[in-house]
Amino acid sequence: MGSGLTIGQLAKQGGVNVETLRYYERLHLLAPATRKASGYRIYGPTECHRLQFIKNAQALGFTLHEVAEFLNLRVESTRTCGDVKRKTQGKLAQVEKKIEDLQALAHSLRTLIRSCEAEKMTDHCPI
Amino acid sequence: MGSGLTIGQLAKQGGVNVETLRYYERLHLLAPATRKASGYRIYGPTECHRLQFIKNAQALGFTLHEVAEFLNLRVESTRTCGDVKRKTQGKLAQVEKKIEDLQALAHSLRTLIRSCEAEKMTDHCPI
DNA sequence: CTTGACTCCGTACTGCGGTACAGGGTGTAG
DNA sequence: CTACACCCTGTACCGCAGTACGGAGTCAAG
Repeated sequence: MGSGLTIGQLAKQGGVNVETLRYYERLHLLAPATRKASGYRIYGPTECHRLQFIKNAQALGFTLHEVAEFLNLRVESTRTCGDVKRKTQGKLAQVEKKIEDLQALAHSLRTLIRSCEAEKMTDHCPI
Repeated sequence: MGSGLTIGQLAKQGGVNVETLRYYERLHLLAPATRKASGYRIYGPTECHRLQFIKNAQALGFTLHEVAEFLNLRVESTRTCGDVKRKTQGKLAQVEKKIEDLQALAHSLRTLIRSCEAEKMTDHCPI
């Protein structure tokens, strides 16, 4: 057991499914460091990190394709922080717009609720 | 030609695909007001409105299933105003949670951008 | 040595939100 | 009357992000 996790151990540790890890491998997102003679996947600490990275980026609203791009940026060159920044700014703009729209929607819903209270309206939902 | 759009006209006007309109009909989201003798769908202004509603709600991150719920609120709303209110409050809570999540996301993205500016190098992208 | 949990690979399926035919019928302009 | 664009139904397919499953091999405890 010295060093290296099996796929099941990494899955449990990362809170994902075993199948998901194999799926990520098919997408070239996360490959085991090595294999045992039996063919069993063995993941090192780098891979655990990488899985964490994937999960975090995904939680931030990036698609797996975008995550792959991020990971490739890191692999390709040392100086591409500007690229990451540019992409992230794009995402941020999207997110900010969505927040605005949702706030407008929330406002409409509150209005709707108030007019329900006023027992007047029937069919003018202002979305 | 007096009043009423064919499916192709509504599609163009609403910026969607003809197939998408038929798909919405299968989901009981948007049905034509009537049909010609030939079977051609004829959509009235109410349906145009409804399509707009669907598109807007969808752009705000609601699934088509949720959109259907909204639309049902409107249909039922002639009588059961208390019900409408309750459901709308539920939706509002959802929307508010979504806003919170997105704000957290935006915050993370801004942090990421700032640390990119701090030129920490690619290796420690803190996603 | 056997049992049971774990792993392998490949393929198929899920739900979502459409999109793309195929094989017909319709509507209208020239 | 003939083109040609449009419409009908039905079914199959797409990408995404997984999830499930079958049949076989492997590992560790008892």
